[in-house]
Amino acid sequence: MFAVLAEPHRRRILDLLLVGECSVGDLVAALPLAQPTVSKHLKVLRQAGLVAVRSDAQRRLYRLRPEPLRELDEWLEPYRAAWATRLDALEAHLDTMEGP
Amino acid sequence: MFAVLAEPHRRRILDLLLVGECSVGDLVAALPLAQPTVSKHLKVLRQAGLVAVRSDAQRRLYRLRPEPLRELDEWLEPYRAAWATRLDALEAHLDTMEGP
DNA sequence: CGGCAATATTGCCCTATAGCTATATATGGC
DNA sequence: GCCATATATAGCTATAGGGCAATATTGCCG
Repeated sequence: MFAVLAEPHRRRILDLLLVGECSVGDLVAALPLAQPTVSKHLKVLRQAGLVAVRSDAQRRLYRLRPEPLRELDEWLEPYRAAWATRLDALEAHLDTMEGP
Repeated sequence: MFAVLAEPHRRRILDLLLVGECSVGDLVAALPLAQPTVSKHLKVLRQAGLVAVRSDAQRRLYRLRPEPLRELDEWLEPYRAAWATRLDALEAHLDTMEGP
């Protein structure tokens, strides 16, 4: 999941789909990539369950499926707890006390 | 940030640091990796601001700095909104209506 | 059925990076 | 100062994967 999202163009695609359904052509137009490259990214996103496809004549309309991102949210949970305890500021202070 | 977290061993390191401070040796013992490899990952984590170091004699004690993960949390925000609207179930249903 | 439009697949190159060994750089104890 | 311990850096290899052009596939329309 992290690996899938590590690709900036794929995150951009998700951003675009956040607004609404897009055809492959729409995405190609919005990205600095060749069509086959976009199709490849879409395949990865499909396999990760992050997008779903629908056929409209020759076009394929992709839409967002945010559910798998819950996994990310859950992974974050313990860290959220960690930064909630405002020890960060204290730790930053301690760091400055470690002169070179 | 996503790229940094895409590496499973690095996430494992963060998990270990979530419990508490660790020396490099501790981490090497806990991971199926050679010491230089662990040091390399720690360097990446340091540059991402996800860990901080402290010297204790020859040892370097690493601890977690969860703050940069807020960035991830913020990125998730709009998607969280998307899955909160329980359209997911509906969309899944629509998908099944697209028989091959 | 022939042709066109939209997308997917294939095959290729090329770079980024995770892993290793070998070596360098501290730091403490004798 | 010298050896041992702990970590970092350098240099190398191998592989994963992102990019493209070329081709196959799919579905519409005349």
